[in-house]
Amino acid sequence: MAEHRQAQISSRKQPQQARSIELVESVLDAAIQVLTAEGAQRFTMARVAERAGVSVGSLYQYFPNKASILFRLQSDEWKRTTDMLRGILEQQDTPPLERLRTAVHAFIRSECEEANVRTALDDTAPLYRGAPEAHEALKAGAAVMHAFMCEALPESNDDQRALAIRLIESTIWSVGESYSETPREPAEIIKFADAMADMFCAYLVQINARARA
Amino acid sequence: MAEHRQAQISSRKQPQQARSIELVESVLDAAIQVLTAEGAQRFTMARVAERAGVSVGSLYQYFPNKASILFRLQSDEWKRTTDMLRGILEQQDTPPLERLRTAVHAFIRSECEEANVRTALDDTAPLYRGAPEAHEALKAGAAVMHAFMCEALPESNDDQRALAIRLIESTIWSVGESYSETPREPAEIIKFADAMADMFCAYLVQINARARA
DNA sequence: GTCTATATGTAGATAGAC
DNA sequence: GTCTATCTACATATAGAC
Repeated sequence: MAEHRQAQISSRKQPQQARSIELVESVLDAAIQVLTAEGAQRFTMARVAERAGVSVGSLYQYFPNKASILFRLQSDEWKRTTDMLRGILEQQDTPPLERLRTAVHAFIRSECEEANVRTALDDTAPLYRGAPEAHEALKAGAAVMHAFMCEALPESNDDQRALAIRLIESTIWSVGESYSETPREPAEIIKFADAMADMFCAYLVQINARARA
Repeated sequence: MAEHRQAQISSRKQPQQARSIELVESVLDAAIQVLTAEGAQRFTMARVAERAGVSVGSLYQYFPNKASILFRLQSDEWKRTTDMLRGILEQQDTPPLERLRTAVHAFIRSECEEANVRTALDDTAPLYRGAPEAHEALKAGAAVMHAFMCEALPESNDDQRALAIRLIESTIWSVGESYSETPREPAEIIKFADAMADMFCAYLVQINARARA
């Protein structure tokens, strides 16, 4: 019941020419600045335009509405994070659980590093939640985790793996998100990430032990 | 940088007379209806007043602003949930890990049952985030977990327990929150809650094993 | 105490000049 | 393609009548 009209949140056009690309880049850059400096509540097209040094009219040439800018920022972010995790989780010369630990550390640290932007960006999630584009964007992450879990849980079946993936994936993302909402000391971050990795490892070890029994 | 003015979000006055109490109750009830039916974006004082059958002016007699209504709903909710968890986690005749499993199931199920309201309510969190009142409201939950962890991790020191509490507590709340954002089948909910409980139990068992070693 | 009416501000989006 | 100016809509909050 909560979702009504769902406007388009994809970009209006793919800029082909150098000037257009520059413009889009500067808009996205300005958007991040506005988000960081003013917060989600005060994120408006007018402010983004001002910071980017263009007019509102030009803004609407490239983004059909406010949500489309925010969604673009969010999916760029998802992509970067997914790539980072892939890079870590795919290193097959390292034992799976060690890779997982490294990935957890990297993720939590990166969440905390840009806490301001991310929190503000998360606050805008309602504007594009439920959009089909959002669903698409997260498929890639699931694939990475699937490949990893086949290594980490060699004796489990697909159902069990799928469950472990959903649990671990959503824990990393949502706990990371909420954890980074308050400022943290580096030492504290390391301890927390270690604890989370401990928890995941204990869980996976247990699944394997049960599968062998 | 993202938080600027922070208005008061406590209630304007404690209603003492029967009529006033009724009015506040009907406002809160109307607020939930608006939130459920229209979503966070369309939650406005005018709509709440209309549903409650009072005027906007009267609304402002009891709540200084929109955020104060939403915060009130959220803290009532926190209180109910904390009470429920306390009831389960304090049953000292049941083994700790079994209690934890029951608590996880109860929590996830309750999150999913009222998913619509909760998601909408979570969307409004930015409006009162960082307010001192919000910090207070969550202290109670930490105390319950602390008592429980003393039983579950008898051989650990306070630092280790504090870490485990922070991790498990934030996992339950934030994963529960994100999990309930999409509709789920009852059977699916049970499997997910079981997996989460498995993970917590494996983690706690491992901590104890290491402490003994 | 409760209402109606409204002041005030600001948002998102577009029209039309250049 | 880009700009300025503006339209429309709506939100929060208050003033003042009853």
